[in-house]
Amino acid sequence: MSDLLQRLRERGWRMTSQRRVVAEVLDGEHVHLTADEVHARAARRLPEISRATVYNTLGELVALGEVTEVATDGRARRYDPNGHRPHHHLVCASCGTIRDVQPAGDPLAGLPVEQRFGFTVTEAEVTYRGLCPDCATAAESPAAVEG
Amino acid sequence: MSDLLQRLRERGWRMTSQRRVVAEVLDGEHVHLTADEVHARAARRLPEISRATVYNTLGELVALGEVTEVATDGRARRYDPNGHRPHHHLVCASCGTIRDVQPAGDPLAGLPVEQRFGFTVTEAEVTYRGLCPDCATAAESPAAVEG
DNA sequence: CTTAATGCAAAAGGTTTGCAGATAA
DNA sequence: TTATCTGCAAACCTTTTGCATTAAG
Repeated sequence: MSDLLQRLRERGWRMTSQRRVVAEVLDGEHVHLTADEVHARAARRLPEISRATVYNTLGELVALGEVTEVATDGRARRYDPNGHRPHHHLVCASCGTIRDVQPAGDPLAGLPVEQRFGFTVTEAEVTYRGLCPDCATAAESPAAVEG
Repeated sequence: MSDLLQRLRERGWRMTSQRRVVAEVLDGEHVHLTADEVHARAARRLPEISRATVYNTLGELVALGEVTEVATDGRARRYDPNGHRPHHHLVCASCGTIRDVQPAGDPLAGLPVEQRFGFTVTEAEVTYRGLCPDCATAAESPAAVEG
């Protein structure tokens, strides 16, 4: 919970029941949902909400900078409700879980100027990959997974 | 050019004219193409090659670790022919161009253990974002862009 | 009251799949 | 010869769009 709704209201965002529900879903659980998952959760509270509206709303939140699109290797984009503060991602190569982690030091410093090819670099985003505790345990004793 | 074909042969990959062309396209230009772009370039040399085969082939190269899927914010996945050696990406926020850059130092060191949530972290991938020289120039004198 | 958001349904990408025929080893 | 790959076309999934209706401010 981080008062996403309040921030949106302060910014003069026109509020509707659909938008409120979408914002609540995002603000409630700080996991990284796909548009479809957002729609499913939103529909629990507001059954008539349409996918189009969820897509529109997510797009606007991204444009406002309140939510970030996370590019994953899978098919569907995921939405990160923590868009208003810089952070990096820790993703499990096995189950796809994503956790936010805090930057330690400035990653921009890691790219020497002569490696920038004339680019004006403004931000750096780090994705750490590995196995989450559950998947790591499963990998050690594969028998426990299958049967 | 980095002898992708040779590496594939050594690994016992069944070679066909379609696969050869796909591998040559990837190995030839070290840019990051979409599956459709790979298909278009491959079709110049082998007109009857199908999209399905290109998709299948790219999927196999990814499975072999010779090519990496680059997660972008756009719709289509891009394929990085530099999969056999670690590197990071420099992407232009305006035109989407991607360049490979070399890691400077170990980014893994940037994530303190107490921030790992029990994950077994094996790799870190940095995406630097900014503007490429062309887009930066265009941004300074917008009139020059529109007309 | 006016402007903007919603829902529907259809369409537009991008990617995957089943299967008959072709081909590398 | 035989296991594997290819091409086709249709299916699938995610996302976008046009337009009439509805609702916020």
